[in-house]
Amino acid sequence: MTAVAYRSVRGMRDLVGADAALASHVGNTLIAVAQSFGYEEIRLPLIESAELFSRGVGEATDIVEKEMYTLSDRRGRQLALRPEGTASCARAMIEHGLLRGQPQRLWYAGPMFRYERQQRGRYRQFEQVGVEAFGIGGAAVEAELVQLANAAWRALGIHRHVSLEINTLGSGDARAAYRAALVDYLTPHVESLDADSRRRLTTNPLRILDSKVAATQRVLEGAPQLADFVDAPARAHFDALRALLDDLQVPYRVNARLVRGLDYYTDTVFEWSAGAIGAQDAVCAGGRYDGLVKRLGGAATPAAGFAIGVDRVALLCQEAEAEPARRPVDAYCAVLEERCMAWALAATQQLRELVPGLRLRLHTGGGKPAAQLRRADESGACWALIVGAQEVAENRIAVKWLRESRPQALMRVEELAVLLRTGAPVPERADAGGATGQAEQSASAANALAGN
RNA sequence: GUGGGCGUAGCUCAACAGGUAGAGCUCCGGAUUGUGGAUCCGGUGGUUGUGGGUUCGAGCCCCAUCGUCCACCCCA
Repeated sequence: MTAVAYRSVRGMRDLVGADAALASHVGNTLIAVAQSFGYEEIRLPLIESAELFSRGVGEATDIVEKEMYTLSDRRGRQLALRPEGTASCARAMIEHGLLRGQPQRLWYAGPMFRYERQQRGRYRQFEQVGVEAFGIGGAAVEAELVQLANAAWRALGIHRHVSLEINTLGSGDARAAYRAALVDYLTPHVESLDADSRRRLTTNPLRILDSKVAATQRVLEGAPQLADFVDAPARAHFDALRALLDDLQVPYRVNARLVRGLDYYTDTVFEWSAGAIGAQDAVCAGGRYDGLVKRLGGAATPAAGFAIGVDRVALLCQEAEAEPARRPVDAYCAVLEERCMAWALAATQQLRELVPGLRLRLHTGGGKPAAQLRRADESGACWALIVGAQEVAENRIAVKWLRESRPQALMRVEELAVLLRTGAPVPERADAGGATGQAEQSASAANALAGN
């Protein structure tokens, strides 16, 4: 490898070509699905006060303890690059007084930052699309959130590659009581626990349940069950959610050990995972966080939401071979002689104005006709437009079909515009499963978003 | 933060037991003077990640460093 003077910073990456196209496809599709459920965009800053996260996400969480990018500004204020979106979202709701009237249903998209060791599916800057519903209690909105995520998987053609786990943490009080009971049980067994779990005994005991260390799991076999501490209303709430999911025929598994790593969750938590992408298999996680708004200084407000990891979903699309056909260009214009360039520049621009959304690339830099046609083919274009001295003399453009066998034609710009507007072939789409109507719809909505 | 694997052409990879680096793809040109995909021929392209060490001699061995991958951890 030749010595490169500058490289991207560790954990940060460039997405180029097909990777960039896939990431946008995933992001746009997720957004289109959120919008189809009536969720509205909220644009949030990348930088917040560090305290927002230590308060909101929790002082003892790994995110706050060791993964935050913190910085101080010129006045010494402690700031942080956002490690997640929910706390910002809640802060914005409180700050703008948006929780006084109707409930709010919001989506956001963008990069998050966590200082972690890089590995497949885990980068220090990563993309999330999140969905949050404020001011709505009850199981129905949680079922809607699950349904929304499920619709997203279908739209992307990866629904056969993800699985859903759900659990309930009970109310805040129940959780506190369980935490105390768990500590009481584990403390005599301290010697048998691994080092991490020992440390968590005082910082975040619930997370010990997640431990993969065999010895620790053995100790846990006799531990009190969170389910036994869940109070009757929370149990009824969870049962209601399960009934709704059953009716929707969304397959799921109840995992009593599922505990989110962020402190703000209460009652329902859920996580979609995809084993096909490796150890970092969580592609979407969320739940109810009724306590967060109050914790951040607002009025007690029920809320629920989730975030999807765009990078991981993109990875899964690759694994599942659910990548859309990449076709960055509709038409490619070859210019056979340099003296025709001014004419070609004008004609192609006229076409762009006559055909909204047309992606038309003009060949520059000369070269033989054969080489230019090869470029046209490689660009993925359906049509090659050819401009040479003859064409300019006749005030016409030669059109060659690259994807079907039809004789070449000679057309005026106006005729050509009609062809390019109406003759666009239906883009073939690899249907990775039973997703039919919905997938098509969402894909076209995503195209609309992308300005196609 | 911890452990392990791997860094050779733009990309994917070869190179025996240390003996002076090679292929496919890409790219450029030609066969085909204004018409793509196929085939054939030719060509460009390397301080072997970087720095040091051992050796007559290092892509190969040793040390350091950076990067990357996998796993732990954690999470989306």
